[in-house]
Amino acid sequence: MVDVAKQANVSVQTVSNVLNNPAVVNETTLDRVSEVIAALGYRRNRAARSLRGRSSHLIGYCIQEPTPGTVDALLDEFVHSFTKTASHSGYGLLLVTADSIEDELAVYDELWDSQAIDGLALSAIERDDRRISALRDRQIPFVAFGRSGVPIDHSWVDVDGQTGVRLAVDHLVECGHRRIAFLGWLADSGNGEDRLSGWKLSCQAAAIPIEKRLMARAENNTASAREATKQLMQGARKPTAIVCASDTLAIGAYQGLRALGLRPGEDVAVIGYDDSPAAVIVEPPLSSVRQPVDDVGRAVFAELHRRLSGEPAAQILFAPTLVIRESSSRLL
Amino acid sequence: MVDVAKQANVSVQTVSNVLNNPAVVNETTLDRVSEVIAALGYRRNRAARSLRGRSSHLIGYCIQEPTPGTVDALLDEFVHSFTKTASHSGYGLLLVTADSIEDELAVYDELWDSQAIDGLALSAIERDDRRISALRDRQIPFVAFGRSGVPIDHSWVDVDGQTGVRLAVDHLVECGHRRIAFLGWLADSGNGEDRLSGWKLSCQAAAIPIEKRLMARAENNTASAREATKQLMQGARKPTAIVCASDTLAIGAYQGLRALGLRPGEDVAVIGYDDSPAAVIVEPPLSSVRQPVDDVGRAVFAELHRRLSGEPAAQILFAPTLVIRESSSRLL
DNA sequence: ATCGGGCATTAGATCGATAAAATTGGTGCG
DNA sequence: CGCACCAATTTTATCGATCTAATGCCCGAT
Repeated sequence: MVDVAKQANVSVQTVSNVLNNPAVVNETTLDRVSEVIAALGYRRNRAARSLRGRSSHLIGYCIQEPTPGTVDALLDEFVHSFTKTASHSGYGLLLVTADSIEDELAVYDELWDSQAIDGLALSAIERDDRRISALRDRQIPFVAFGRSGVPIDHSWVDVDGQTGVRLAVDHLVECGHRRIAFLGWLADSGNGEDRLSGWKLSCQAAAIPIEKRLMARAENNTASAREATKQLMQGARKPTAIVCASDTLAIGAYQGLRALGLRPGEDVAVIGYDDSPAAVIVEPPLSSVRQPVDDVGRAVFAELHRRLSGEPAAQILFAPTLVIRESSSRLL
Repeated sequence: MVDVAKQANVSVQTVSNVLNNPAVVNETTLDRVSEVIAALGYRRNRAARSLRGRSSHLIGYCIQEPTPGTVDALLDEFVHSFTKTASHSGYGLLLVTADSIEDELAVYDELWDSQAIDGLALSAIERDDRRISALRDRQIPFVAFGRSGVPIDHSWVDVDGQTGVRLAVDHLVECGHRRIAFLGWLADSGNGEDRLSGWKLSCQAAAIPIEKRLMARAENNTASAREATKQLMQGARKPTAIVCASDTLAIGAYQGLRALGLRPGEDVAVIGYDDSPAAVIVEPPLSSVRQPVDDVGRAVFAELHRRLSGEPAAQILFAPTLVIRESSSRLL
């Protein structure tokens, strides 16, 4: 900055003003300084700005360990979209990892206390997520991708799972299905209950009685979903369609059906959730509920930006769409 | 730091010494200061350290846009492993995105000139990768995951693709196969030629004549691989096995075989590369060459750390392993 | 009693930027 | 002519840590 100032025959502060507060600088001076800045290829030192401005312009984000047996790559898209949006506003994404929730919170503490980050983005929110209240207590600004059940007013962005499943069930009803099962996550995971509720609502709307037999639960891996599907297909009055809470579950359902000699998409319709890359490569191609992840990424950053400007917490809910492929398009 | 110093009845510099150079501090003082640090929960300000120390302790990494029609999630694992390793040494990962190579280099320039990063990790290296020479010219420390063909001495970590394919081909030979095809990427992508060479070598070693007919090329998506596979299976003396340069190609091969009424794993053996999450969810489960991505992530950081300490560039080559599943285990 | 030498600690300068206060030079008006 | 006022710019202080050089102190040797 000293070099630029010398070359342009002004003080360092004027150079700073050119960059931060151009309105107060005389137009002639502005042009002259700007030219010198360009000519010298001058770039402001981030550390110095952070130190003086008490803001690192960095957002923290903790990546999950890749889970074996899972194909949902939703968060990759989210990270990409978020990072891209953030960089347009001069913010960067600081990536960290953690082995457990305790560890994660400790890492956040470290980053916050050392002023390494201005705020946090959270994902993979659970129903009773401890991070929410912990971060609120520490007064660390954050925005969550996903809703928790924690009764604390905070920023979140989410995609309406109820609507997503309703799209799927309604579509199946239109295809003539009357016995539609729902394969969700284990109840004690406390997650995805809104997706389950979408199934119930759409069944009611179509005047289909809700049977517990048609409601299955599994862990989010293909092996568990395969077994759950086998269970589901036992006894009389079997389902003719299965709506799943994730593509991983749906692919497990494929396997379960095949193990029983049934053809997914032909004998039993299957619909997944998340529209992961795997959905288009399985046979038959899997219908799936698509979340507008790009929009979510943008919204999460926008909301965080708002929070950092001192504005109050807001909540944003996006609507998913249904991508229909061969696994569900056959008419009964 | 001033608060800690006051409370412990020492100067600020002594506190700094306790943290950076404990050897010079008297043991009694050390304990007393350490206790105060713990009691106050004091953490050093990152920006100030960066400014004074001329080092941000941040590594830049550019994430690719998720490619549709692709299932290889190799880089996720890499990022995770790298981030984890880096944080143990007090380094963080600064994530950025770019729309093109030019953009990517511009972003790197920006980060480097503003002293936001100490160095870079690169991945998805191409044969004639422009980034290598550009970064060398700018004197930005970097380590590449993958080898390029650029004749510049620089740090890289890679997994031996030739060995990987040889493992696959040798395994097929052991199962009795004599007509083994290789499905690679397009020649002008300039990538994966070492994998191709592994096929040639193993064929020679098994006294199998190398036929151009058995060498197919496709873009890295399932649609392209499907067509290439159909071509491959035309005419007399068809292959009984296909080794692919990626799991995406292998899954495309599955589709191509099925389109011709052939059963992958039964009529024609298929082996993929990368052991992506998709490999275990397809039917039949896909044999695949597994890269030790965790090791690679650790090695890339270790090497970068070495470089930042002023040591000369080194190269590290890991050996892959073969994960045998049902797609290739049938004996002829 | 004095002095050199080693150890522990401290004072002062510095990294590069920015906010706040002070200065300069020109205008308008009574 | 003098004073208030405004715009443009500069000066000064500051963010929090770390490096360098200087200081104080105790010990044994002269």
